[in-house]
Amino acid sequence: MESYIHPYRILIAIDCIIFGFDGQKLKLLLIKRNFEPEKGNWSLMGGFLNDNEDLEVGAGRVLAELTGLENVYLEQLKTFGKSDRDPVERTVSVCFYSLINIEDHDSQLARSKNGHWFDLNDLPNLIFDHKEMVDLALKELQYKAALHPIGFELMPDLFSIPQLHKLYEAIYGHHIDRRNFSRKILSTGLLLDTGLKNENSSTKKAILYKLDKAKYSSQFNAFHYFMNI
Amino acid sequence: MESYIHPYRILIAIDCIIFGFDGQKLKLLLIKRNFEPEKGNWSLMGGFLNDNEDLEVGAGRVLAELTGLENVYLEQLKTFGKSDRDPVERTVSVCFYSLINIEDHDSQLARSKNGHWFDLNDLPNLIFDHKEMVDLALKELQYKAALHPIGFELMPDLFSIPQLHKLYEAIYGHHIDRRNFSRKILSTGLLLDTGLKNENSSTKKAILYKLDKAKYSSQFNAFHYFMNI
DNA sequence: TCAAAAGTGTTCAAGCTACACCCATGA
DNA sequence: TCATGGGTGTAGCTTGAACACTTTTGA
Repeated sequence: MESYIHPYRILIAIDCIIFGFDGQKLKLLLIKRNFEPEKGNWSLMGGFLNDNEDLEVGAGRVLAELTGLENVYLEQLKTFGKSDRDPVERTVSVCFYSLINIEDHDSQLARSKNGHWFDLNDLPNLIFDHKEMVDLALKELQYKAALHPIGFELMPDLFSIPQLHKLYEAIYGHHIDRRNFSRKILSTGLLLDTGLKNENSSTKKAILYKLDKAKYSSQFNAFHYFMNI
Repeated sequence: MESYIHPYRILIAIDCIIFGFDGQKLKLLLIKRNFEPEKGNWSLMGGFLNDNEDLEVGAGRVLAELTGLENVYLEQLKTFGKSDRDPVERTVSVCFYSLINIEDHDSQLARSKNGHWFDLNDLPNLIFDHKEMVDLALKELQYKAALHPIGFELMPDLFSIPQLHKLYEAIYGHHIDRRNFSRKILSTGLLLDTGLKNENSSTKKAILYKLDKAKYSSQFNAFHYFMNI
């Protein structure tokens, strides 16, 4: 910082990449803009950073505005700052990504804000550089999920190992041996057998587990190589 | 982004964490501020983002102002945006970290800007939240260096395996078996034997290698588990 | 009773760990 | 000739990959 007599104060946007998992596919929550520019086109949920508002607080606010959720997994991804990225006025966007349990979010609120869930493999055109943001977020998710057990953030409170297996296949977009996967997950000791069985299954019912949250929190950073890609 | 009629335009700072390696210890390049606030105290090299200047370009400019170096390893780390992080005026800082070959930088230029290299284990007090930035950058370096072969960015053009070994021990701050390390490094196929020998060594002279830059570039992302921590 | 999904077991190869040993060099 | 640092080898264990088999359930 060279001097505080500096003329260039810039608009700071916050954009949120919101991941969800519906049991089969990895999903992204996008909004249809009802304001210019790019009115009627799809974009990430966003907002501007307010005066006296911490960056992370702003991101939480933007996320809650669309989903109603607070205290969910929310991480800073990257800041996008090409000088021409916004055609109206220069805007630097600090980008966050969030992993939510899709069952928990306020779907009425989301609809009221023109929110819509898209398959990650079937996204519409996005405004500005938002596609680039999404691509990076997916890479980061793949990266992180290989090192730390963050996949659980996308699951409902009760889940079976086959469900979790589907999630990881969705994240990485390729087949993962279910038997090796199962052993690996169970060996972490993060799952608690609830004694319940999955009722959805048409054939053999799968055991429902819940996450051992105390263990998850305390050992989160001890997992360096959670999953092989 | 809700509307472009938004009043809060904010100063955007760029701060650079500059890592170097002197053959023994991991180092950080800091500057002594000769301007207020915090005049006379140590800080990261920084500057403000200019109008019409891309973020990455700005970071490159800030780095070059102190080191004279261009086209070196420079990565965005995180954006720091607590509303009270700067006592004079709200400033959001986009933080970058850089790995440089300490031999290559313009030491006269650095000195002229009040730059000084510090041992990572023996840092002075830093202004604002710069200590937090440094701590995060080290964690990120440890993280990244475990997954990708970025350690080479800190080495001179010619280097021996024992030198590289010292670097990794400095990065992780603990002992690494030199024999296993050597085998692991050689097995990557990234090193080219130059036929030369290290002249510094007082006892047996070590083989000098250079990095196979073509292989390094093309296979960079193929290394997922470069090194066990 | 049969198909499909879920749980458990086994084998093999690769890679990592923890060592020991030998070689080259300058004092 | 000896201490020091550098290069190479090896045994054993762990881990992951690639498999097959059994069990449960609804149709």
